[in-house]
Amino acid sequence: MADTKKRIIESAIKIFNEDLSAPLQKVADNAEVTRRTLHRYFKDRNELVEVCKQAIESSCKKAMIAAIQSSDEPIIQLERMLYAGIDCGAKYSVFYKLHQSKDHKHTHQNKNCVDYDYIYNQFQGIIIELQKKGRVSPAMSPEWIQVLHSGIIESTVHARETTTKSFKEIKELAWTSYIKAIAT
Amino acid sequence: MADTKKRIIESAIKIFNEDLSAPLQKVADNAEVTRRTLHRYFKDRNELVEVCKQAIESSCKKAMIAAIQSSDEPIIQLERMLYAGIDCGAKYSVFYKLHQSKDHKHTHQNKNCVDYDYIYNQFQGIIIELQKKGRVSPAMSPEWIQVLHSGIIESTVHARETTTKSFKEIKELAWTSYIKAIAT
DNA sequence: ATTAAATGTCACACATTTGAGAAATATTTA
DNA sequence: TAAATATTTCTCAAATGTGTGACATTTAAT
Repeated sequence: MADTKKRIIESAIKIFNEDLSAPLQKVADNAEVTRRTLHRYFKDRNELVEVCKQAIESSCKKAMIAAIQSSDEPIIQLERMLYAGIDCGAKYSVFYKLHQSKDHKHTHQNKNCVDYDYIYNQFQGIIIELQKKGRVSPAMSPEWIQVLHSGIIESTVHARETTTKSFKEIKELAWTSYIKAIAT
Repeated sequence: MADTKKRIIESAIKIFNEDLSAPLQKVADNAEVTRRTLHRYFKDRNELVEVCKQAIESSCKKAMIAAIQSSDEPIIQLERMLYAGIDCGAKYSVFYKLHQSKDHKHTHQNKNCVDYDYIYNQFQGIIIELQKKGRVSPAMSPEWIQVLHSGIIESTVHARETTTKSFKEIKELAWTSYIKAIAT
């Protein structure tokens, strides 16, 4: 089944996110599959990690682009990008770090990077426009807002795991905090 | 030298923070020591991890308590707690997660937990007082502010690694964003 | 310069993880 | 039901990681 492959990838993302060197057995267990089966779908650990990265990037990108295109009001776009980020968030962290650091060479040959740049530029554009409109403080650089954005997402994901509040409530708190933080 | 031990711990914290199951060889390499030497200081992997946890907790706690005691103005206390958190931040993440989840039993027998509770309560107290004074929005629960606090810290640490701004600038941006986010 | 302590080198036994073959079993599809 | 496909089970060899002993080398202190 193509379903098995997907399940393995999902499991791998979950497990590796907690422990990048976790034994493949754990991934297999989580996917309720034999390690042998896992190896039929993925040549080796590297390949699996690589596929996870791509899966995440691709699904996050889609969500982000959808958020951007869902409106032409920058403030709405920003809000939806935050929510999209939160929804991807649980999967995000470790692989996100991999993208930043390590061996990753950011190049325009790389399709993923092109999309990444597209989203990054859109984000910057949204912020700059909101600054022009006087809704976002000019003291906050787009770069800072970018990392703040990620930080709020991480907080939200974390809050979801630890507090008793509903996911919806937390998301609203996140957006309120975020927009107030960067407002004029 | 006692210096070696410290270097190994610092390296372990750095490496394990990226990959909790990383081979000890990596830690040794990073500390510029042989694996053999590492084993002279630490019986086994477990012991090393345990020592790392304690080292972090202890140094963070000290910084936090110092921040709290450095003033009796809650707003100043909060600001200094944020800065203290940022300074600990780089070491924080993985071990922080370990504290929350896994096998950790939160108990009052445990000295660390007592201190943790103390800090947590102080933090809550500060927030509640600021809410009474009308400086912090009552819509924001102390629990949310707690995770937001961590999120801002993570952002700041992250920003430091990626942007060109000075650390001081980033810290100020962090505090400004934070206080605006939770303000009335 | 001599000693003591710290670190490195090499070698080893042992455990875990990895990747794959072969045959049995289960599941899907026609 | 029969054939095709996917998965499991069992097995094994290779690779990697772990902890330690014996001895050589470096470093610091007297």
